[in-house]
Amino acid sequence: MNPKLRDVAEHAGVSVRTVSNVVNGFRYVAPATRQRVQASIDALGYRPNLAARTLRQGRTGLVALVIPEIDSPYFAELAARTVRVAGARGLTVLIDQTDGDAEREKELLHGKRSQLVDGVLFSPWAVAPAELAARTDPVPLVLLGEHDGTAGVDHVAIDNVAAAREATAHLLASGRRRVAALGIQPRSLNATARQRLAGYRQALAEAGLPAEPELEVPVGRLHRADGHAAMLRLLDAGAPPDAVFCFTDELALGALRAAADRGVAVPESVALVGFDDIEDGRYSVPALTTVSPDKDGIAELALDRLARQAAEPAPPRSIVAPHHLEVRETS
Amino acid sequence: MNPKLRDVAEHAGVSVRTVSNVVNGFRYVAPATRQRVQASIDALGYRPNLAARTLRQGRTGLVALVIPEIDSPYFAELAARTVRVAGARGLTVLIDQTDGDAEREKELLHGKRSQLVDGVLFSPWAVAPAELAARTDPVPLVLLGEHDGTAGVDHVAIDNVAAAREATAHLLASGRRRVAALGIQPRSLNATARQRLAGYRQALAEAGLPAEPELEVPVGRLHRADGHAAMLRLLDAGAPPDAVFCFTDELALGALRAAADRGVAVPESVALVGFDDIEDGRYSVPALTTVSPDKDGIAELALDRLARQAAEPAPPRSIVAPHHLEVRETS
DNA sequence: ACGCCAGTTTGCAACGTGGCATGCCACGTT
DNA sequence: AACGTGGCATGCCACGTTGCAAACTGGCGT
Repeated sequence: MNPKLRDVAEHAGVSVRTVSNVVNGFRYVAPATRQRVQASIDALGYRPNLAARTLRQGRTGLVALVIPEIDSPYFAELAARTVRVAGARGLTVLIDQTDGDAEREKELLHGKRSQLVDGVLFSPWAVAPAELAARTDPVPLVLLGEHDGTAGVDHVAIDNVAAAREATAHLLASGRRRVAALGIQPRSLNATARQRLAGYRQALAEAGLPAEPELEVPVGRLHRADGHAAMLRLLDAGAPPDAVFCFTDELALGALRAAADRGVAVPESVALVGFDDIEDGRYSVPALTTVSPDKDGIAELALDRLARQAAEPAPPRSIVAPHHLEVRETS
Repeated sequence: MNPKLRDVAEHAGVSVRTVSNVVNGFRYVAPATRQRVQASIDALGYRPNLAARTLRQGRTGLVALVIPEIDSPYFAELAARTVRVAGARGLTVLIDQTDGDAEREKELLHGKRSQLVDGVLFSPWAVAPAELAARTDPVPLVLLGEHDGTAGVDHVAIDNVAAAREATAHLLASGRRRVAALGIQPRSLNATARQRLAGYRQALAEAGLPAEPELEVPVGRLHRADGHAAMLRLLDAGAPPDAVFCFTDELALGALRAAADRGVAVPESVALVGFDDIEDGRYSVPALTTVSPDKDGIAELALDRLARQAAEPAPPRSIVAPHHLEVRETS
């Protein structure tokens, strides 16, 4: 059994309470006592029991990060940064993977981790706005990534519409005229794809170009395989595009691979822009032009909001994190 | 405040203990009682307090996964699988990121999460075998990935030496004669690189080729950037290799990019083999030949060992997970 | 009628910690 | 000499849960 306060107290010849005071850095402990107690702590290898502490003070020091997939590079990078930022604030991150499953998301939203964490950072995929509104769980929640019916919930995201518009405008500025949008999600409740599509259309409109349905390409999910398949279809169809705005870097990398499969030169014949600025895109051949969201910023802002909510009930806010267009070789 | 057992008990008109019995599926509860209690639970939205439960039973249902970096694709994929496998067993995974920092690893090894988790899956990077042997923390520990001085600790890994030998032999079998090994870590305590080097040398020896020092290429870390830089050096040096065995896929993807930068055709002029079978390698151009470790198997086996250790003290074992060579386009 | 048993329910205690209020002491002030 | 004050140490209790063992119930065999 691990040593407890009591053991340390006996060893040091003081009361349990005094040991507790030392452990918690309470002000009024005589230096000599403190030293003696500390020596006993070290000698016995005492470590506070987190369960007991949690039970007593009602806080766990844990934050849940709920994401569709850890092994999707964007989320992996976001998770890595979140863990780092949280660590600097004395918080530990618990990662929950939903696989984009609506049931799983619902569970987590309605308090599956309720008693275990002090806050939830939630990157929704399939969950409906109504579900969010119906939430009764008192644990602070911050949404990551865009969401439409901002149903009275904090959220942190970059301006997806503006970012998509910039990306598309960048392609148009280089003289491309048949710019496809790859990543439409017809049946998904996910707002991200919708907003990126909106930005794409805005850019076309601003350039005086009509939106052409056959250039708005749907996909199943947002992985390399989906980008690969969709790009093959696009290239094999009658009138291929001269540029493609992919809604994620993974899609773009799949598309890049598809271009290679068909012997289509990138960026000469088809330019590509991705979204997310994942590490892979820097080393692909050619390197991927992409929208780069400030992931550190997102993590910081989200944890700020959680802390604020934990301190006192605060009116929900939508917070916009910075982004920029990272121009590389595919455009 | 959340409702507690007591509130449910009052609502249902039974004792606290009976509610607890219902919650825990205790056998001897009359169907009628169970139903009534369940109704009260639902009505009040009761959820067990995990801190109290943990305090009482001494188990948390948490497992720590300690890895250098979440956003390194191999670890991301391993983490994703571990979370899934653990979830199926009713366990929650807590991810700790060490950034390969020896201090951080030491902390975690010596019980930083001691009171918070039931077990630790530890993928060491910088920590010395002596450190492992000196461990006194009673929490079950399983090492992931190879480690030399198996200092009385369970570990689960593929056979790195054999895998590296196969990869190198595969390159030699296609007629390559100047096969470089990219990923040596001169100053690292990390055993993985050492073992992969050993396998590489074995394969050379079996083919009757001498080990040439200038073909054994050191790197700082194992990322794309390191592979990129090392490959540039290799290509720019006097006698470039006709094949490169990279100790990780990330290194290989960086190397692939470097080959493109120098206009060197892959696999015509230089063949490449990686290690880890990360998703990116399937969609790179050309697609990466790689050693594919059974990541699901590793996660399963590691959690098996943790469970075994938790049940009773067991003599440490080294468990070998399967792997295979996945031949694609770079070789 | 009695005891026994399987089935069902219950009260008590304890897990290890921190909040609270209070006690104690030495010292300086009135 | 009595008093107040600030510094320090302590005991008691509650946080919400479950293990333990006892207690109650009704049916059944003797």
